[in-house]
Amino acid sequence: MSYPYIKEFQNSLVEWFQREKRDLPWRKTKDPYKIWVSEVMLQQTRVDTVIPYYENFLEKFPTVEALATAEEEFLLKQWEGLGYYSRVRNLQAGVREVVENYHSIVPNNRASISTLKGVGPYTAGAVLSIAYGVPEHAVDGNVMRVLSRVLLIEDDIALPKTKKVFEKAVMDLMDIKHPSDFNQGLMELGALVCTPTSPKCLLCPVRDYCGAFAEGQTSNLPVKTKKTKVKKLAYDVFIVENDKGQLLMEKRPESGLLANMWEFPMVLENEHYSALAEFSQQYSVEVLGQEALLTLKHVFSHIVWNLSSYYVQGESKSGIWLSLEEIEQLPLAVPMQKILQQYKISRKKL
DNA sequence: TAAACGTGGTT
DNA sequence: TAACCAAGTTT
Repeated sequence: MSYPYIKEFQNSLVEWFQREKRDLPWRKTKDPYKIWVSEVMLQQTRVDTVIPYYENFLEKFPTVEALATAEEEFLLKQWEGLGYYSRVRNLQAGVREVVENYHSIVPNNRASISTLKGVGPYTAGAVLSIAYGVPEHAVDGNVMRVLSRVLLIEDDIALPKTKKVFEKAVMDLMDIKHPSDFNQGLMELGALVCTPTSPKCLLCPVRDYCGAFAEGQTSNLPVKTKKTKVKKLAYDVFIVENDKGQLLMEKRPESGLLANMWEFPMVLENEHYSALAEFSQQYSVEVLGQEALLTLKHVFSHIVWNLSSYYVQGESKSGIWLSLEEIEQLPLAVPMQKILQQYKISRKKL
């Protein structure tokens, strides 16, 4: 490419990263497996959120063998609250491929590592460059924001095809002597300095090589189109307790939203019938009493749930009835955790 | 390609 | 408050 200050840009970025980088748990290791775990957890997820999950996860699953042999329910429990739960099932599937096909050694080239479940273009480049020092691109949202400004790239970063533009740009700019620090430097710069709003250009190590700074365009880049609005759904949720103090539980389907997570029985609200009647019929539960517990709104990335939860005393021969202690071993999505918490509080008052 | 897929923090 | 954002991948 014609970018004239490549060497200066590389040196300024790498030296800044080495000087200013945050002290993060996954920066204390070069174990490809641990880097892999961190990269999967960090997908669409904040650093502060990830840290405790990362520490716990590697305590429970310190090696690829440990993760490969883990029970899925226990695995999901460790991911509980992190979101995007298919990540952890894909991670285990990928790790099992490494154990079976690669003698438990994470592949060190893009072609091989990219075949692993859950390893996309970004994660492949991140593990290769950070763990193995391979000069490969690792383009995330930070990198697109930083380079759209530095190079004045106006392509819409919401479009999938735009990523190729940035992958080429990264390879053109790559410091082949320091692939790890270069890639992490771009991301760290995006996280700490070249932020979406109010970038700290006066603190930027590559300000002198930034097109957007020179032309006063930082607030107009990157170009990103908006998303569509979310779908709203209203459910009635029933905490059903039998005379043994057990609660009726359900496991969600193995695919789709919150796959394989556990929840309390829910019925979609509808003007045409009573949700309670519908529930007692669907679950064959004889309802003896009902008491409102908690209403809450839970916002997913593409759906909003409006939940009304009720405490119900009832009996049924069918269904899965579990004690509180058993339920607390199960992976529950955040809205169910909140409802369970409210149930425990109400129960204590009796 | 567009949509699905979580959650919590920030503006 | 609604919208946007955060180290993306899969279908």
